[in-house]
Amino acid sequence: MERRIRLRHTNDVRRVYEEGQSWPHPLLVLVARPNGLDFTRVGVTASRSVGKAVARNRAKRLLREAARRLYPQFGAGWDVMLIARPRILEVKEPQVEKALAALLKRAGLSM
RNA sequence: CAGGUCGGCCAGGCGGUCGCGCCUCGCGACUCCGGAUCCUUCAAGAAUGGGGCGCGGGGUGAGGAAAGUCCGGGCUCCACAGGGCACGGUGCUGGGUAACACCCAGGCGGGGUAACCCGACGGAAAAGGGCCACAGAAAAGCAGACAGCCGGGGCAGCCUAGGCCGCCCCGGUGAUGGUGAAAAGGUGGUGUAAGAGACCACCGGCGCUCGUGGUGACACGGGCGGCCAGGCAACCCCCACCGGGAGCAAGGCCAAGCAGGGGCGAGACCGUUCCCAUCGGGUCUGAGACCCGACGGGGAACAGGCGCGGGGCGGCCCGUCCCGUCCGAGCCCCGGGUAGGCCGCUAGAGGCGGCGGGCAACCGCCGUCCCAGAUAGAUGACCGCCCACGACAGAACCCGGCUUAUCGGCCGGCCUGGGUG
RNA sequence: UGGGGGAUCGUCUAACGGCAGGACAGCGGACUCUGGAUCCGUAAGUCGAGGUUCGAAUCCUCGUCCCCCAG
Repeated sequence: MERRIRLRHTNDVRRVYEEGQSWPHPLLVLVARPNGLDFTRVGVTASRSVGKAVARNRAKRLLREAARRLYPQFGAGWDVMLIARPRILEVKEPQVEKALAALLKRAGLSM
């Protein structure tokens, strides 16, 4: 996933958390907010509760891969945070992809 | 072959499709820097070059523990007259090392049939203090009589009048019992009223001393001595050695942005010079001016002294250096702004191979190789095949160790037992 | 990432190296018509594993978890 479309700065992330709307799923949580740009930015995160460093890296990789594959389906002009939950480690990538697609549909972000 | 023990190595592999970080090469009519030129300024702005971005090609990309952060160094910033006292660490000996709490070799002690493994392993005997609960008569320096044993005395009882037994008092005794983690050498004898290192023999241990071997820890042997000396220094302590403080969020640069306010705070010291007013004297015709002197008053400048305040010298004291002393050093509190980029950032006590030195850890020389540098953090997803199902686990300034976690596999040395030749 | 601190009944909090105590909450009982208050009784704990020591919550080592501070 290219860095240009990644959500990387603390202020941006905090703005999404404060002003955005969230949609939960057993594997992950999606938080989104319009950003006023003509493209969408995506950030991923995994907290201590997911596991140790290896587990957190694995969780973030799964989220990034799913977002990369589904990026063409994203509507333009959103800042999106994907938050990993512990059970994401139990599944393989396609299931994460399905979960993310379902969340996009519920949130009205997919086109 | 089985069991054991020690050491080394590996950490799923191969192929395909999509994807990521970094480096590098090429292309670009995009963009930023740069600035010749022009010019009062603003503005405009060529070339070489650099950065970014886009596209394409090539290379490269986590660990043995990357972990815990328990030690030791490098590096960076701060501080670097010195002395004393504290504080912390290490603790058999010799060596290795940049250094270490690590490693190697050796000694001593303990475990194992053995290979081999384990050990915070200086000093408790002479520097000193402290503690040793409960139990027990007594718990630490020439200790301690509860029962017991023995002697003497008194009283009462029995009987064959010599003893026996009971109670009480005085004394001896650390051999016996009991308590305890621990009761102040062991065995055998002499001795005695009963006993006791009281004495003797042997053994153990201790101190002094001599000799031999060893760099040394220490080992072996001889002589003398007193008869024997409890444990705990992961309690204080003593001895020897070592130790500045903080940490890459160190530290530096660029850009952007804001707003300051309040409180506390040490001499209104002394000295020198000058000025002003005051007083005294003198000169000039007078108001007054000028000159000389005086002490106290006010003001300015200056360097110094003492005092005071603050800071540094890791903590404290001495000492020392710096700053300040009312135009005020510094300290404290409240409030405001920033969350962007670049450097540090990876070539190093570096890996591999060879030769040489050393028992070894390791060291020296030569050759050769370049091996992550991210910044919400790069290795993933899917498919096929094989071994037969893949554990613990993710670099964040860099190294050397230690400790902890871990599915398994391969290789080698050695020991024990069995079989065969 | 680096630095610092801590862990004792369910909660809060004591304990020179010598039997782990107190308060609140809980449970049982008494008092009351019932509840509250009060009184009596009761159970429950040293984060885990080793070591030093006769003896460890305390001293030492390793591990686990939690909290705090750094631009």
